[in-house]
Amino acid sequence: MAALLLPLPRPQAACTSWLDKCSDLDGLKQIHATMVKTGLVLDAVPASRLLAALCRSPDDGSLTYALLLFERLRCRNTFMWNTMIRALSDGNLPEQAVILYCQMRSGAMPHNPYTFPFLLKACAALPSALPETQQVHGHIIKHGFASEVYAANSLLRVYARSGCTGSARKLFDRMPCRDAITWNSMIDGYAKSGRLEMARQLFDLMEEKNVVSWTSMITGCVESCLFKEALEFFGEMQVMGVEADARALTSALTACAHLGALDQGRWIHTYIKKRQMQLDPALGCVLVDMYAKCGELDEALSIFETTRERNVAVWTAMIAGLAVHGLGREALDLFKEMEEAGVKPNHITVTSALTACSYAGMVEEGRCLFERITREYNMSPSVEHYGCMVDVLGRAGMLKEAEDLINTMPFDPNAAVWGALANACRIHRNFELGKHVGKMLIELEPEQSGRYIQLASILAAEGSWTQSLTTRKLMRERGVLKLPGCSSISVKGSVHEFVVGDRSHPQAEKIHLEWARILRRLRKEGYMASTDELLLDLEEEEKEAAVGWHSEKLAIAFGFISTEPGTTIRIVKNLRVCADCHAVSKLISKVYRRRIVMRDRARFHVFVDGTCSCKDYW
DNA sequence: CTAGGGTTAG
Repeated sequence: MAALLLPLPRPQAACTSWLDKCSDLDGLKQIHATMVKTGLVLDAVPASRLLAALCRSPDDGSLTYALLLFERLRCRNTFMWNTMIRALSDGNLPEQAVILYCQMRSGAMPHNPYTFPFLLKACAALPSALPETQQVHGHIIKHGFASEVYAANSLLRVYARSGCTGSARKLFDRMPCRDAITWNSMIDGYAKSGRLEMARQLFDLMEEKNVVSWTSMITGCVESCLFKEALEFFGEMQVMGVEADARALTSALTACAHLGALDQGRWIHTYIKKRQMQLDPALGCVLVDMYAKCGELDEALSIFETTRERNVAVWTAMIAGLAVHGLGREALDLFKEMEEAGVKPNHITVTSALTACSYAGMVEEGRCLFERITREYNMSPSVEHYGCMVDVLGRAGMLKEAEDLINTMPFDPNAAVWGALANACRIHRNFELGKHVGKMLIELEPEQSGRYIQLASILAAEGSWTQSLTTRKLMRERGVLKLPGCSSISVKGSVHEFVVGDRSHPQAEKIHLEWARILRRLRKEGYMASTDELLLDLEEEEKEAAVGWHSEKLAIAFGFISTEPGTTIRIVKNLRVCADCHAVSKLISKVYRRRIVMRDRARFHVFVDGTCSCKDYW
């Protein structure tokens, strides 16, 4: 840098070219020094270039330095004010950005078209965006920027994203000229607030839908748990010939992951490979998640290995993937590897690792991890962390400790926490505590059918048939509908759904005959229906009938008639698997030499040769 | 120097 100190024939040109190349704070300080010496810093153009370079620099303290410089400059113009407002907004200091804007106004510094987009980005990041946004709205109108499309679009977006779709829509309707960004911001605003019908309405009216419009609809569906609809939008987008980019594919893959739609997920993966797209962290993350949630753990691992830039979400997706496959040890090893790689866990990572401990019965490891949340990660355990920990202890039969943990929680336990305890009580047959907690749960979530079922199961397990029935009756009287168990199986790219005793499938007759055939074979192998979990006091024969047409079984039977012998059968269930279906699946995997991959509400069961990957601990 | 869409758990 010695050359900087020599007298310069054309100081302005020289400084300008250095500023373009230099991004580290030390270098910029030297350039600043030279500019002071040559007097160049008094000139607005080079001074604003220096300011912009400081704001761009990633080094610690460069923003502070920029602010100090800005305060001392006498030749401040609108460009410089804009630059500083943007820097503060990007630097996670939105309040400071707004304060700076107020100073700008009180000094009567004029706006220009660039001011409002920066300022409104800061407004959007404020804890309560609305009052500031409304004031800025006033300024925009007062100073004649209302027809400036950047300002109006920025304003529309802040309203839409803060849930004020009404205000956003008013603006939308009054805008003299709307471009694609206007439409997309409005559509996205509706979709993000869960108002999908409104989003859809505008979407249909939009003439030139681009990849952003489609992605907004796909994401909107995903966020409202309409995963099938999300994939329908994605499919339609292909038909319309709109090329998907990484963000569109990320959204679509999220839907595949939730559905367990392996075929569509693979199709998207192929799309990515064909176009040689780089796996950025978000795409790597959802690909790992999709393969893991579709039961293809090896594939998930191989994506994980090839994702170059692994942020905490990518690690977490892999850890969670191992966890749901019951590979607790491996999940914790990966957690350790992540820490060694210098990636800090967040609360989701810890939740996933605790889940791993719970599913694999690793009590000591769970305890140790729970303690490290405060001691090492500088976080306070969230209510989810407590819930996981209650599950770890409870599943392992340590009910007293689980209860103590709930009583020492620094906040009110939520339904998930009590739910974990109630489940543990049922498994370990502590009926007194179980009934107490079960009743509390119903009071806490009277609209949740699962809570009534939870109490009814505990009562049934205890043999209190009458009370069990009363609980179910209470549910009906309150108009709460039991969530029907539903299993889906994906065959050749299309998803077939079944509920208990389903006869709605076009091939229902064949499916039922096939199941009867399988059942005869299983009986020969010594199968007896296991009906301990049944909530009703029925004769043995009736009990077998009651579990005999569970949705899992129908899905398996359909798998038998529609796939080649020996191929894997993949089933996704919306609730937990019942004990009888679990036992039947084990037996089928042995007798028919079929691998069955069953994803239930919480985790995977991979049945091979008579055993399950969950080791019957679930 | 300006505005729009994506990731992990429960």
